[in-house]
Amino acid sequence: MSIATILRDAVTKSLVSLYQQAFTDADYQVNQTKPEFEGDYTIVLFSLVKKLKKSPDALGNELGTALVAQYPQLFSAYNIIKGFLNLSIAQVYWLEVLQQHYADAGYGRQPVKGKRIMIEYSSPNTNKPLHLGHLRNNFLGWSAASILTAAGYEVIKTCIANDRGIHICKSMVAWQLFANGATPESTGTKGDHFVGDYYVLFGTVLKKQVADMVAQGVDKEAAEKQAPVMQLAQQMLVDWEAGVPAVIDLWKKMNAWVYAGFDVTYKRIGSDFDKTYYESDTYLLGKDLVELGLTKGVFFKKDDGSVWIDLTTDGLDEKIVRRKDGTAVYMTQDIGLAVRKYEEYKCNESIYVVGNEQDYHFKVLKLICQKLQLPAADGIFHLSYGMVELPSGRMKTREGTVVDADDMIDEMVNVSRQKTEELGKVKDFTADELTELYDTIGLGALKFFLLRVDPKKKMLFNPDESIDFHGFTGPFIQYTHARIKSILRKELMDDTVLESDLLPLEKDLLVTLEQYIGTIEQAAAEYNPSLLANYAYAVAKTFNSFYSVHSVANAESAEKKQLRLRLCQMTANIIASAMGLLGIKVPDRM
RNA sequence: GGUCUCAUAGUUCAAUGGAUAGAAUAGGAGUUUCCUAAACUCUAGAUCCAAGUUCGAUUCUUGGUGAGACCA
Repeated sequence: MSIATILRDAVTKSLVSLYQQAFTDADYQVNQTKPEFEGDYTIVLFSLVKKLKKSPDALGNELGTALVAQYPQLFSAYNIIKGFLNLSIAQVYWLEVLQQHYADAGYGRQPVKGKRIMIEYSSPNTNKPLHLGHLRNNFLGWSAASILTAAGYEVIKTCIANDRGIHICKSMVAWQLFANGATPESTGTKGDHFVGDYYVLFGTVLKKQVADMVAQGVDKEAAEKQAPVMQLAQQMLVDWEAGVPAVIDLWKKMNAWVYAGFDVTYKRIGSDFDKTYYESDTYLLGKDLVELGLTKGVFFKKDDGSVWIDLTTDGLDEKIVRRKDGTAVYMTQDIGLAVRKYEEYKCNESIYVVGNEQDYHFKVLKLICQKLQLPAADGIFHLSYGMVELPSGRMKTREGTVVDADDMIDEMVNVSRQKTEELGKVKDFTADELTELYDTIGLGALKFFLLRVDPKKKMLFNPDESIDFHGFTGPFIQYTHARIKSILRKELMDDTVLESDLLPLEKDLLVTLEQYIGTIEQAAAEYNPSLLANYAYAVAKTFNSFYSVHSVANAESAEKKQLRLRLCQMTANIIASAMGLLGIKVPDRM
């Protein structure tokens, strides 16, 4: 348990015994004490003042006195300033934390909660390579899964491959028409990029055909439907659904190329899944649920035979769930998949890591599932994240402003190689060690850049300014870890019993380290990896301030040296652990 | 047109209704005979506008302005 939790317990108990009425920790606020005041944690008294009709000073004194008297191991002193009760945590408590946990690499991990959570992320289309937006999605999903695991949940990572539909047929048609049998192998191209090129080619050809038709007086919308390549794509979709062998073979072949490409990228960025669903397997799911909805009176049929749900009483629109020709819409598929997931894994919760452009879709999805009284319904949670934007706005495939994931990673790794070579600190590394280090730093910078921002918010990436390696960045934290490891390689720890007084910078560091548990809990509750990114940075920064003032190797006494070595050890462990939850490795040297 | 997001230093990001709104970067000034200067220290710089609720509002409510997304 973290001190913040222990403190709340103590305060609530003291309030109950002092004033003989019911209190919860929602009755008051606890903050970290601002550095300009004496103390570690602060109780904000105003809400209590109102409830108890006492003056802030009287209330603060009574509570402060009671706390120090009842919990001498916990609280050493208090002071009251303008309605804020500042509590000083006893030094023995901090020393105890250090003593118990400095060598504990699993510090922060929570006991098993007995709940199972499914998290779906990545979910690529199999017609083009991944871009920067996918990276944010992958990093978020992977990290959220790790954080939830650390918080004591059993986590199932899933991915849905959007492997069918008109967009897939487009790249297939273009390949058939223009490739002359070329393959990723024959052209030396990564499979996902290879297929993506034909998807782009389709768009180019379509545009030209449409322009020609418009020039001949055809209406633009009609032209887009009637253009020869589009006709071919539509026909291919029909053939695919009919299971025409030649089409299925081509589809399998091209998808296999894409998956081979994705595998390389996933391996590089460390994304993995316990289970992959394929839209080609699941797109027919949910059809029987339409019947169920009609029987239950949740859905209704219009005159043309299409089936709808009326959500106007919930402040939304009417939403179609089956077209008049009997075909399913995305919504229906998603309901079906939600049911299948639940049947297969019986998760308490099912998280979808999907961009905020689909907020409405998921609101409706959950609502329909609830109205159908599906057991999966209440567990549905849309982890909605903001788009990665360029200074010019959104990335657009057809405008060629998409930042390719593989290119981005390569560039980051290149920059990390350049900087490492400039500094020349690891000249004795083997070629393999260097390759690994460049990957660690380059990907660390990229992942940290994308994860440090609150997932809910859109974020900006400016391709003209390379991602930083100084300040609030991954490499800064990695560097701090490497420096600590360097100390630990040189100095020996023993089992001295610690009794010395903590200097301010030593205590600041320990206070920050102790907040790791609370940070994991909060990050898990909010599905928010950025809290851990901010935390890891705070730890590194606090350590660096300490390090620049106090020497470990030449400490004032043998006991101080041992104290600081343990601080170093615990800091290194927590940095490695917190960065690990973000999917970022930390090197021992850099 | 309807619904939903968002608006904080020059820039990119923080701040469960609480104390003098934090960082980073860019700018200015310093620190290396001593554990890795990818570091440290100091300095200057911001809550879109207007009402309201509150002891207290960047945070909550309403209206406006601006940007974006979704639904047709």
